[in-house]
Amino acid sequence: MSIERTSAGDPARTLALLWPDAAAGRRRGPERGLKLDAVVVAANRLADREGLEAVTMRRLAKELHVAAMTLYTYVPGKAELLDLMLDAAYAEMPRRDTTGAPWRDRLLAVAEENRILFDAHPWAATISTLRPPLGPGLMAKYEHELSALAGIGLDDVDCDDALTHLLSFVQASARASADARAARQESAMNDEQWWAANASLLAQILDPLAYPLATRIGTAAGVEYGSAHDPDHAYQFGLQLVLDGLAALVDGKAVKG
Amino acid sequence: MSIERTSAGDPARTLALLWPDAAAGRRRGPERGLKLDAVVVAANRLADREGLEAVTMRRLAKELHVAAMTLYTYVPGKAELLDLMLDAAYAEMPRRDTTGAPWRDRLLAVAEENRILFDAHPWAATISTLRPPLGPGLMAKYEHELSALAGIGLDDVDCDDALTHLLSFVQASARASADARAARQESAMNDEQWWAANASLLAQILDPLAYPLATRIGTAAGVEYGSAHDPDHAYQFGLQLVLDGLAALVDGKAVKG
DNA sequence: CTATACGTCGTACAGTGTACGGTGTACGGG
DNA sequence: CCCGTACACCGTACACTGTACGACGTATAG
Repeated sequence: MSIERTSAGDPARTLALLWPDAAAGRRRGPERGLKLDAVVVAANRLADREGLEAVTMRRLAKELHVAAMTLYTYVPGKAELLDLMLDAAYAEMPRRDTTGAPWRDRLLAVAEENRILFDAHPWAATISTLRPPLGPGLMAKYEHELSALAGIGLDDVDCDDALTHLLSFVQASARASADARAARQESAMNDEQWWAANASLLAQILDPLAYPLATRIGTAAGVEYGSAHDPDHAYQFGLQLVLDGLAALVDGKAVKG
Repeated sequence: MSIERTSAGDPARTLALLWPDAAAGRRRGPERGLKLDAVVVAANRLADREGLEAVTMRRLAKELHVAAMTLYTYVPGKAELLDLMLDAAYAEMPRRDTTGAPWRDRLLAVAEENRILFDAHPWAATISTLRPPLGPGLMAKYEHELSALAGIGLDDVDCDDALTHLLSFVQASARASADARAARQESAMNDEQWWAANASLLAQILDPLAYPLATRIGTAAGVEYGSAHDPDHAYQFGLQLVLDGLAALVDGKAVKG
């Protein structure tokens, strides 16, 4: 399998796991050796340490000192586990109260909070959340982030679109950072070394006259960042542009309204 | 394995494959039954039809009527094959000459060309190109796109940053579209059905008073698009914001310069 | 003619998610 | 008290992945 998408399981079963029933009486049979929370926490710690691809049912089971198939008594499958992992990560995000601050600062704070999330859990940036895990973690996150956008002068649908746009940018940046980390580890070659190796090889093959702009600007950027791209710089650069774009939207609405 | 990253192989070998030596004399042993191009073309057609996860060495070999291991006489491994696939897709992109047009129209054309790429080859959007395949396809693409940005008044590094920002947005959007398609196929449930199922279930669980903005705006957006998100709308909405953001950058530089 | 380099490909290995069925345990009803 | 039953736990098995290794045949260089 290769689920890298949330809500790939049955909605009813997934929601039942995300919103556990507190009024649960003792069931028949032996007592459970673990709690669902412990499974999810172990999965997140494993993913944090060794990456999402290290979270296999066998490996996670070993971490918890049970057999692989035992996990299936806690969770219907790996797809649902992924939903629980991500919702748990959402639940523990920092949420700064920026009431009264200028809207640009409030959105900056939202971006920063998501950046912290992806910094602590790089695997979270690699998951597609087109169908998000509709648990308490996501709901709290969504409510908090909408409150930062409230009162700017956007209607409900624009609010949601603007938030989606901002979050999508932060996630794309974080994904690039996570990819850079993974590439560095798996290739035993950091970006600078990779860039140097390719630059010297390309110089022998490539005719600069055929690609004048590409050679000039590509080299300039490569020299500046020591690679083809620098994810951290791209984030700082792009974030300002995203906020400038949103400013155009907000100002446009203000003029109309 | 689960490479979803270009340039994961040895740079020298990869570059040798991307820039084939025309002056290649007859080698010893039997004549080759295939050409490298045919392998790459077959791989791309397979990925277009059935998705990147269908491109396994065995499946591709069957498509070409050879044994699985035979492919390894054409390509060192799957990582290098992925580079060749993507560079080939780049090579056949449309490139409209927009010389003389306003810069906003020129960047719109660049975005549109990349949208066409990802529409024809959805798998291309799912690949991380932090270390791009430095072949003739990418070079032609890069040169063309830089020419659209030339003369706006940005310096070399800003040019590269601006292009990266725009392309990153288009790719993120295309990835969302590809994810939506994949989710629809694999879950036998389209976004509208998924949204309806979850909305009715959530209504029984959730306290609207605890999440007032989330329920109001989430419902408004869900009703508007029939799901949590609509990738096509997000693209149209976001593209304008990205261009507005770039406008702020260009105007800022023009004032300074 | 022979040595060698090369194309082709069958088998094997370690890994994945999870279906299936067996075994032991604790509770509910008689 | 006692037994049927629901449940926790888990060993084995299956289909799938990329590719290392080695066997075998072929065409060229010397």
